[in-house]
Amino acid sequence: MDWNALEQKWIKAWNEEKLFESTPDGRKKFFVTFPYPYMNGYSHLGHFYTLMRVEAFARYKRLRGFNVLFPQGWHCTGSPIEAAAQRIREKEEKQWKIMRDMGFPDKEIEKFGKPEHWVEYFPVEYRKDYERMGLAIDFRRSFITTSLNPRYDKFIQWQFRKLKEKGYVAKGRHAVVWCPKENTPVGDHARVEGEGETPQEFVLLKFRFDDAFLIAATLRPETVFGQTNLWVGPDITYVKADVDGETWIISEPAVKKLQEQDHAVRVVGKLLGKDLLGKKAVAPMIDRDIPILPASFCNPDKGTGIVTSVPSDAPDDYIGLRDLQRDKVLQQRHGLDAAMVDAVKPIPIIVTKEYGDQAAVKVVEDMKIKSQHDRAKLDEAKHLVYKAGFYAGTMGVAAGKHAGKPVKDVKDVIRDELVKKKQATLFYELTGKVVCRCLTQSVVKIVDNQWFVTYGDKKWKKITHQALNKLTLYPEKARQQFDYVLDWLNDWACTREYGLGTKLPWDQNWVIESLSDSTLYMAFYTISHLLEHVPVDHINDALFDFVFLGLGNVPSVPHASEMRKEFLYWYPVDFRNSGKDLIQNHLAFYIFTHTAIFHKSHWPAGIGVNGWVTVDGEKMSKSKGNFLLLRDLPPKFGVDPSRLTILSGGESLDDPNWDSELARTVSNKLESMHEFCVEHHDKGRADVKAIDKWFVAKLGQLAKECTDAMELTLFRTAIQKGLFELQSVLKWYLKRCGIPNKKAINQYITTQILLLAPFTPFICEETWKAIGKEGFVTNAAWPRGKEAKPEDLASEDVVRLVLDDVRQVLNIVKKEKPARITLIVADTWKHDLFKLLSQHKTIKNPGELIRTVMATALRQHGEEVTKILPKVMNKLPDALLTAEIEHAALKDALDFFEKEFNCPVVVQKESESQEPKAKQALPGKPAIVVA
RNA sequence: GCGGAGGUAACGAAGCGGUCAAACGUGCCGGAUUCAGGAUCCGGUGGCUUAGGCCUUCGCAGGUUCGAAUCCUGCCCUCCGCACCA
Repeated sequence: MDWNALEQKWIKAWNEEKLFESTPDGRKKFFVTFPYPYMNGYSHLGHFYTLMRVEAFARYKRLRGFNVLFPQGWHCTGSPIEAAAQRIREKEEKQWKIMRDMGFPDKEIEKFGKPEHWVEYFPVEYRKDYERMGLAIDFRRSFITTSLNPRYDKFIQWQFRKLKEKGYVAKGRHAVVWCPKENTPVGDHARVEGEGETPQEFVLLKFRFDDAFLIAATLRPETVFGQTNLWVGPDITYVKADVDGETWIISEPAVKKLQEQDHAVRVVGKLLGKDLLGKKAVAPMIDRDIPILPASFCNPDKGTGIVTSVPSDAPDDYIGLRDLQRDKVLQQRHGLDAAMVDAVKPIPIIVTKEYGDQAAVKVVEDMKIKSQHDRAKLDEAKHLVYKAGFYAGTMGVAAGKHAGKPVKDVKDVIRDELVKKKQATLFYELTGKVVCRCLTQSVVKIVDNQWFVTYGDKKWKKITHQALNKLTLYPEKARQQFDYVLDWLNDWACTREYGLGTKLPWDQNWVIESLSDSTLYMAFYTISHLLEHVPVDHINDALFDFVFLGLGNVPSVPHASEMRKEFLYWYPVDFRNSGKDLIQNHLAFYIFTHTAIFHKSHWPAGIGVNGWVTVDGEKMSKSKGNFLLLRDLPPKFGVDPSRLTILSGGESLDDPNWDSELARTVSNKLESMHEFCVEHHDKGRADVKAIDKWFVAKLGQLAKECTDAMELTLFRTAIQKGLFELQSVLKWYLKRCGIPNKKAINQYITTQILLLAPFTPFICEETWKAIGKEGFVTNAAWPRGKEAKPEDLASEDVVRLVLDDVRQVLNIVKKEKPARITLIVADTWKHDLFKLLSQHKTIKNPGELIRTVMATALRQHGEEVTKILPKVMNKLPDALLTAEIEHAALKDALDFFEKEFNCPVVVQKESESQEPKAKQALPGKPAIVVA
């Protein structure tokens, strides 16, 4: 089949008819959206799956009579485009390679040095791809984001002014990864080293030391009660510095870090670690004198280069202490008093079931760690101790008023107490080394004019929960995750100093960050095609207030009333679908923002989430070479087969798998489906046989099951029912019916085309037309189906079962050409028994069931009943036939059996049969004798 | 570690207390048709079996039950997220 020609033909036809340009009318509406993709590369298979879920749902709803709106915008906000452009300009190898891999010649790549070029280039390509895939999108409403689109820009400004009015935008302090040379934050994309590293909160403990403080950084403030000593590196140079009016002793590199974190630091002197050894300092919280001892693991680049020692709960400290206590030479070299060193003993502070009250000691001894140089083992030990201590431990008596409480509950309390007493202060350190693109090592900076959207606001959370409770989730089981996320979300830094976007209206130094500008824009779709025709200077807050909130009089702006009408008609969004990874940010933000700005009736009505695409069982990645772009699909597989394949790959939250093999074979399947329909339409006999009724009942049943699946966006199941099962039912029918019944086969054909239409619209249009239907199948009416009654299917079930069973028998006896086959229908008393059993389905105990049966006239077959009952009690057919009907059904199928087995077939009743096997017969399962 | 979703035959994936050796699809094997087929059709695809049966399987180990892939407990493994990034 020439898929390409077919696709072009129908895309053209749809476009000419403006099929997907949706306008408000009297019908019920259905509004779907796919989050606008980011314009820094071509659309790929991952998009395609999510997109197809939206598309299939949209087309299905259209068939169900809804006026469907499916718009699509293009996202350009944020730093990746700008960063990539910069890398192009800087001729960075990696970025150039990415562009070459996308198929751009070097001359073209140059152009991508300008961020604007990305924004001009990719939306066009995306539209081509999406149109090519047959997506039912109203492209009149497409737009790009950022200030490059002044209308959208104004909308985002309006949105942020609204949020601020409501008190949901606030200024605050924020720790960021910072380049001290360029004086900018260093995002992941701008790093040559250290992707994924983030600022981590440390507590700086202050140890009184004469008129100064020794400063030690810790991640575990709750362990202050077990401090026994301090560690310094004997050969490390420390500085004495004036910090915010106090004198601190810290390592040299710590000075710069503190300065970036809002501390006034002035170095006043230097000293070596060994100068401090043997002296004592007063430990915070416990107010005790503790000695200063040497350790090899002190690192001037980490924290302050001074470490507080808690040997009970820090393996490093314990082993450091043990090493030192055993090493008299070392003690002497540093002039340490042996008695003092030996007097240092771990102090139990945290109790865990696994490790008792001195976890570090226990773990180090258990693991037989030899010295502080055994890094790998020590790290493992640290991990074990921390895990047990923090999550499962409780504070011991040494913790005073905190004794008996879970560690994870009091950690922050103790930290705050220390800070309040001015015995500690907070400090941020990177989780790992980060190097900026300018090759400078990054630090943590506290920015105090950062803007936040206050998702941490309790009242706002409560309202958002209400919105969540009201909306439909596809699938429902994602709800728990949503609920959790709404509670867990905290204030979100919503502005950047760098990147494309909309400037924060009241603070032009900031650009609104990409996840923050994409929370309300679905409303923009309802008016974007009209707003296009409004001069930019007419667009202001009053207009948006009117259109989206119904505030004020009709502004004297072209289309103002019409825009209001569009918004009221289309909103809320009925289905917004994305990958499950977006639950914790985008989708949550989306609900939040809607509740903040829009009326309740415009809050999201439905959200879908889905898994991550794999390709032929493997994760899709560029390095594996299995990275499929949308544009690769049509030439390789055809659009319809691709659409069907991607949705067959999985559903719900599972990761769907793209099966290339299926894509190839399904193409043939669709083609023969088409040929069959064309060939058989409106042909056949007029008289109605039992098998025709069965077929029609099955068609109704499958259409019903398919419909149920569609409603839940279980598209894999829908395809299963609507294509594969329907085909196998058809096959059986054709095998059984002789010449098909005209009405039945016509019903099959329309059912088949319509059930497939949301998935494979091209071939369906073609078939639809070929069988002489008017108009587009895209606009036809969906067959909702009808549940079949089991008794309508039961006769045929017997025939199918007999066919299978005879085959099995023939297989076992290895007889290929039987001389004759006898089918024996069970006695009426067995049918009575089955009927009785089906009335007592609730009785699950065989003994009780036998007793029940024996209480009836069936007692006269007592012996046999006892024998067969346990075997059959759980295998009753869906519907029971009488012996007569079963007999008739088999007789009716004699021709069929004889043809299938190529031998004479006879049907008998058990009572008239001479065959010894006759008594094996059961209702719905005749005895079989092959000769 | 936490929150969520999962682990089923060669693979993808249904099933979620009894009709389960387990739908459907792909792959594979055999047959038919064909000059030919990556086309179509038919049959097979855990093991044993000359009568529709039996045996072993649904991450691992226990348990509940007359009965467990399905329920409970513990453990192991995979995926998503744990943030200021799209």
